[in-house]
Amino acid sequence: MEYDLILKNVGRFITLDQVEKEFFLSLFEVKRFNKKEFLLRAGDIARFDYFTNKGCLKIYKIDEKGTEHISMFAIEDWWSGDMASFILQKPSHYYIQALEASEVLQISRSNYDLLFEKIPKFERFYRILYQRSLVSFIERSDQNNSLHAEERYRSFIQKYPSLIHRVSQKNMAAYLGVTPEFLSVLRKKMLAK
Amino acid sequence: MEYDLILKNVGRFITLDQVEKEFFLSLFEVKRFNKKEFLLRAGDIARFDYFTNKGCLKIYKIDEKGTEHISMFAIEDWWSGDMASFILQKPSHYYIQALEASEVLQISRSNYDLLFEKIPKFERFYRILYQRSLVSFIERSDQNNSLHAEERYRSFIQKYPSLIHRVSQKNMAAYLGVTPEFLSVLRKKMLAK
DNA sequence: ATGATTTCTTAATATACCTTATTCTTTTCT
DNA sequence: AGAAAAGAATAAGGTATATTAAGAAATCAT
Repeated sequence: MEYDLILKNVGRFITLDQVEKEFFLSLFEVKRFNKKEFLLRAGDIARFDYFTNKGCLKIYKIDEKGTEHISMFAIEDWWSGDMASFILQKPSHYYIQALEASEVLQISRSNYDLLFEKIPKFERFYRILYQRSLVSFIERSDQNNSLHAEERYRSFIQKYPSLIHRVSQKNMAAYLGVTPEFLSVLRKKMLAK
Repeated sequence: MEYDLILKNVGRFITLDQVEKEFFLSLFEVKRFNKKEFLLRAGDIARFDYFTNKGCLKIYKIDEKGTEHISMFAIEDWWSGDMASFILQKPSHYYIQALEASEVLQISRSNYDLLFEKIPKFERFYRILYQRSLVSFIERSDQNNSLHAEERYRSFIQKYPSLIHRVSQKNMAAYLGVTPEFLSVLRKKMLAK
């Protein structure tokens, strides 16, 4: 039952027989993290790629001024990790931290390679997955450049309504790229309408 | 000779035999565009994905206020296109325009599908290509959130020194996400140092 | 080459967002 | 349950960048 979600996720793009399913799942480990626990810290080499089964992670970076910038939240059914560090096995610039008690499926770099070797169909799966991620990242990055903070906030709320109640305003601000103080002002202004 | 560059590009991630090379190339058409000519306009459905052989393209969007936002420049050896529109065959939100007289190799959606069907190895090629694009998009988008315009400009210059001389300041500003007037001020300030 | 168009510069004014500081509220820890 | 820590609200003053407008320089089209 820990595996239903990931099988369904994979099933969106490729079809697997029973043997393939079992092999695929054998490459993952189930891991649980408490709230605030780190899956990865800047400076470490990313040893795993993650699929969130339950809970919520934040993937973020701390800039020279010490400010936190959240790249994404990974809730149920989302893939995450620091791809650059995972692929090149070089120190990461990112932190990954559980915002809630979370359960993830993690795959190591060597198992990831093995997966492609044994079931080449997974090249297709990840090709499509990355293609889609790319599309939404480009879209988001264009939005960041053309919308003001208030519009970005509205757009986020509309796209991920459930997340508003799971994520603190502080984290929401770090995702939107504004200070918590300014987000607070925006919310007040929006309520007034 | 039109095909040397693309074969070398593909050769970074997968190895092809002669028959595969020829089939692969047969799926592309060579196209030439004059300066200012459009390869794609917002509202059209993206019929092709592009590899730039020579010249320079800009991929951009026009927001509600009428402001242009450049997602990327595609010079020699770069892939481009509007993936969302190309994959889903829905109207695009982007324009692609030649900034110089340019030569591209274009592949249609049906040939793209055929490529995966006939040479599954290309799933791997594109998996790796998209993975890398994703890494650099995320990196760029994080930079946009943590750096001021002057730092972004310096960083761009350092990363793509050749482009400064090929791209007008107006276009550079639209890429950096600032007005041309402000970029002009920045350049003056930077020269003063 | 000459005029027409586009790009670049400069400067004054305006605005979105930041910084810092204070208080209030909520959550966490023992 | 109470103390401590973290999050959220509010407000004053500051900075990065936008807007508007005008002139200078470069490029384009005949």
